[in-house]
Amino acid sequence: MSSNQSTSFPVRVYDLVRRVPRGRVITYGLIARLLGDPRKARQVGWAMAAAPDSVAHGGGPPLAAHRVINARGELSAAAVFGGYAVQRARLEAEGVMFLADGRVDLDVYLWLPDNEEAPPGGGAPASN
DNA sequence: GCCTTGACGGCAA
DNA sequence: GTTGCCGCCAAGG
Repeated sequence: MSSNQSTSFPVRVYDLVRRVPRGRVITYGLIARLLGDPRKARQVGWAMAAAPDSVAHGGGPPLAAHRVINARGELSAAAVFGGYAVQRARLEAEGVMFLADGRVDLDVYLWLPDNEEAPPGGGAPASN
């Protein structure tokens, strides 16, 4: 079911992002890689662009697009969530601590299919 | 049908 | 560590 090839690519992306718990982040390239096509990293971002924020692609739960960042740990473009501060505020609200560089420590907050649990030592109230 | 743009990634200078 | 360039795939003009 997870590897539903019949499902469209954008839908697979949403499904994967939906699995990311609060206080955790994921990269575009990682999503593409998990889908089996690491070269489609760009397409991942594109699929997210089609998702307003609360995805209405089937009546599922709202999509946490702000948890998706690039491989460098930097947030997305400035004109997406209304500004860098907006996306950062959302992540901070989930318990994500930012580095002095303004980036996210992927070594700590990067979500992986295996590490479904094991929340980072911080204070991220796991509730998703 | 061709060219440009784009929530990206990796490597080279 | 920073900046630049190329590659890749898809949509829009």
